[in-house]
Amino acid sequence: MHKQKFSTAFSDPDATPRTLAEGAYLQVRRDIIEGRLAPGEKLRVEHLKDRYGIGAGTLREALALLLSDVLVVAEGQRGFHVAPISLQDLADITHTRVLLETNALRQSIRNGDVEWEAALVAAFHKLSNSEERLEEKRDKPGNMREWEQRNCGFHETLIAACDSRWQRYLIGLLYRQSERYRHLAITSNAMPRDVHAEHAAIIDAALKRDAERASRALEQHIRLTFDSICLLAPALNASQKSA
Amino acid sequence: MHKQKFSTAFSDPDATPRTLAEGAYLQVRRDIIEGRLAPGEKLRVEHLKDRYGIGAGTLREALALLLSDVLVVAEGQRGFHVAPISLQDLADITHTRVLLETNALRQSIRNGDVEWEAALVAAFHKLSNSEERLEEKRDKPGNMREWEQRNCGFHETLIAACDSRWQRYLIGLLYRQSERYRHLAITSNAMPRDVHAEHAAIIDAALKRDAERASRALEQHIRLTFDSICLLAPALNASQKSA
DNA sequence: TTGCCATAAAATCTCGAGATTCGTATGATG
DNA sequence: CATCATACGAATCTCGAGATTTTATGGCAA
Repeated sequence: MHKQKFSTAFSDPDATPRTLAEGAYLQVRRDIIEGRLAPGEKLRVEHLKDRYGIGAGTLREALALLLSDVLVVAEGQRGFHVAPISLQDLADITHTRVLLETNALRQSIRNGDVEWEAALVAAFHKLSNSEERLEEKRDKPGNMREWEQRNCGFHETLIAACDSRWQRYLIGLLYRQSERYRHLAITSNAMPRDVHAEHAAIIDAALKRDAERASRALEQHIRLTFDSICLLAPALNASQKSA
Repeated sequence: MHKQKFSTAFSDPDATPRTLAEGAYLQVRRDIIEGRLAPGEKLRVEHLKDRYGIGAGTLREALALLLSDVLVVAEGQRGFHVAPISLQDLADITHTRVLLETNALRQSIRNGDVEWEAALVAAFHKLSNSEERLEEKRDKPGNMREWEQRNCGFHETLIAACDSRWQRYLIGLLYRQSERYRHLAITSNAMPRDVHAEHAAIIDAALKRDAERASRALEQHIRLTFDSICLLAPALNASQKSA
């Protein structure tokens, strides 16, 4: 029981939502991460309930659920807003991710057995496959979504052998946050980075059980994501809605 | 604007709740942390709405809010439960707290100015004052609550000069979790530790800008909390309700 | 006695209407 | 002209009833 104590139904993308509120939660979350709901935008329940085809009370509950992910903020009698973004916030997220993920990766390398290695190789393979397809047809939206899912899976598998559930949970939280920034950056411009090589460096060191090299590679990988988004700072501010 | 982006109204104890849902959220949270709602217990909305004197829908929203703190877990069509506890979970929390708090403390010591020092001295003074009063009248419940608030304030002030909002937020999350364990331990038995001396060691090193010694003292402090609760493992399991 | 299915009870989930509060525009006043 | 007060409109918050699902009950057969 309690196979995964944290946000069981919420972070699992393939799990079919069992209630309307959960379904709306997943929809709104995707809309925020993928930028269809702009940072800082006011979320008027009376308008959105039509968009998502559910009652007002149910939508309120879905928005309350999104507070867990800090993708939505609420204030007293003033309703809900999409969480704002800023370069400073992204820098903070990056810094904290490095701290938590490198630590979890080191522990994962210490604890991981051959099963973990196999899962890691598999995740990397699927990610590489997506990257190839993405190279050909960049514009197709389904490809992008698939890549994001597999990128998430790869990073999850990296730290899967870390036995701290809390660290995995917090890392997931921060990953989703940076996912939002990455999406805003990607849609407005192409990345010149060789992400594949960065991933390859991480998995190579991990499989060789070189925890230090692996965590350095992971740190560089996260930092480069930050740097590449930094170049697009104007686009970031443009997408913000102060209302 | 956005003075504190995270859980603005929720973690602030002195802020008057502006809505019934927020009020119920604070009440339920306190009831969980202080053990009146047992770990693992099922939270039947239809029963609890009378206890807290609000409608069912409003209470549902309050419980959804509590998911952010991971003090409540929800599952599909099966309602809400108080988050379960376990020694393993506490060990995990302790480990993660050490990682985050020592890091934040080091940065806080680097960044903190004289204002920070003053706030720290003040927080320590108030905490010591509570400890003296607690020594005299241990049984009075108001004293205990006051001590907990000031203990929280002391730990918050320690890392207040850390400029990472996310780290402060995550630390707050974990602090509330361990607060629950500590409360369960305290009510069933007295601690033989000299908590005051531990706090004194931390603040002494912090004011002397000895980041290494301070973080070691803080780590020991957190670990000792874990150890002292470990001794009460039977009481922990006894309070759990598997239903 | 044990296992299983139908029935009943309880709880969750959902919705729409009503009460309260917030933001704004309009107009009065110093 | 600036400032304050008032009233209107819109959005939030709240509640109770109805629909759906889960869970418990009890009888029936092997």
